[in-house]
Amino acid sequence: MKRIESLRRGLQVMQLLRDEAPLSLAALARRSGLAKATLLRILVTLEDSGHARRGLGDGLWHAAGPVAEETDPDRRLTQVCGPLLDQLCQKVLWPSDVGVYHGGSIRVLETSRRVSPFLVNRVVNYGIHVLPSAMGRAVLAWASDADRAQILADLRNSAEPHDRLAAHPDKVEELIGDTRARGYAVRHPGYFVTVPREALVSAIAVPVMVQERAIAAVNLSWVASAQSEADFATAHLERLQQVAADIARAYA
Amino acid sequence: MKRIESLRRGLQVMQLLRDEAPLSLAALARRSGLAKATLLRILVTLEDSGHARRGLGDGLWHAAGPVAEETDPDRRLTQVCGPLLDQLCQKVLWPSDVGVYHGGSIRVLETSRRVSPFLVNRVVNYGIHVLPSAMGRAVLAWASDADRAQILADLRNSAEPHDRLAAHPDKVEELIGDTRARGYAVRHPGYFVTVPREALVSAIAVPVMVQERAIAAVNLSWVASAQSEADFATAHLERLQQVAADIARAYA
DNA sequence: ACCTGTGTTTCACTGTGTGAAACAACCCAC
DNA sequence: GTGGGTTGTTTCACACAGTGAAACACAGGT
Repeated sequence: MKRIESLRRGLQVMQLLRDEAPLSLAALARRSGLAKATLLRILVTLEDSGHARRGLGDGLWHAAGPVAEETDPDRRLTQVCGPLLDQLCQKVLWPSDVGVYHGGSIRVLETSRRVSPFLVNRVVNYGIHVLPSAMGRAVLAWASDADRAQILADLRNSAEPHDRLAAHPDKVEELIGDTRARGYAVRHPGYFVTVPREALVSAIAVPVMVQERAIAAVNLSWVASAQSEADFATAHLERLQQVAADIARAYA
Repeated sequence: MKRIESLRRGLQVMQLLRDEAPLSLAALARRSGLAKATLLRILVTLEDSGHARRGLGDGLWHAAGPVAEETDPDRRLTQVCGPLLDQLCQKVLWPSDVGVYHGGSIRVLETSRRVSPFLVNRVVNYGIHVLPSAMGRAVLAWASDADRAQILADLRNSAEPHDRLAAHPDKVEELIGDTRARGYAVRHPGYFVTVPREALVSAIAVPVMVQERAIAAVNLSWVASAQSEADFATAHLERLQQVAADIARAYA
């Protein structure tokens, strides 16, 4: 009985992705021996059915199971938020990220920086600080009581200067109160994770709420000189909140 | 960007299999709208890469992940033993089954009866009794001490006449001793799970050993009038044990 | 004995997938 | 800045691979 060569190739690529995690198109072409054009068409086909996804941030190809059966929570979140971040960036033009709290800092799962026409900051930020960043503040402000206590406990154990504010409960309370009253979180004006000498970058963030818990945060960054925070918020906040809700729904 | 129609179809079939469990070729043809010939070639291609498997017993198509990542232990076992049972049946001609102990009886996971030219017994046996069946005896005789105690405890709670022997520890000990001494288990001559008036059917069975535990048993059945138990054992026992070892290796 | 359903095989056609090559964007080194 | 070497993307003509209809065999059931 004859086999379908085309399908065989596709499955072989799936296998390759499963084994050797994130791979660039060229790397895939080398390992599989297929022409790049062929490979690309295979990949987009796989992507359509949810068996592969392209990282917005790194541009690499990742393995992915159809969303329902993905077990690792972070990976599931990464998977569902990819297309939504992309879509948002198409409309707003400014880039945004999705981050989760983990062990004292915010980890960025996915970002649309590469898709954005503006080069806000190119460095991939690992370990964003909770208290001065927009995403961190959003997570903290809308966290459940237990989660918030855990986060603050973590931060008090930290030696980082940026986490030092956690020792002052009144200041933290005030920060949380302001944020909740405003409806969104803002980055501390003096906080630069990237190269210091850049143009001043602002950011707003909202939480991704699942079952009364803030499981993650989405932000939007822009260069402060282009637009005031108030203007930017009135222009894009609603859309950002919509995206957060979409992520939550797709994730749950 | 164009998609690969052929690959798309294949993935769609995969999805169908994932959703609606075991499906016949005709049923698949109806749901997918593809021609049966096309479908068959898709299925064998999927089978090659371990994404689908055809049940030897029911002839239906099942969903399957590549063996390594399958989580449910019974399903993994079913997957790996399929081809091996098939292969064995090609050489021995007589059919065989693989069964696991579960809650007081032996459940048949896979069988090569349909592949065998001899119609030994057509009824799919659910809930085979432990003490009079070859597979049950094999599992019991080579079980770990803890497992054996559990099995016997289960059986003593049963109301089934076939399980009554469990109340007599000396008889059970003797049965186990004989079986281990012989090196394989035999069916109790008077035990018929199928229609009673059939030609007399004999069976021998050996355990599938993984990490010192009997996780399952494989048997071979034949009509007693064709060959004596001794002759049959000398002819096929070695091969049967080889298959049991192969299953264990593939499973572990 | 019939019929309806299955799974399997064959076969001609055309539509589809293929890879080479040309292309554009990018990064890095010098 | 300028160039070489990446990378990802697109185009294109050709061959061949995949397709579905149909004819086939084999079962089970009434």
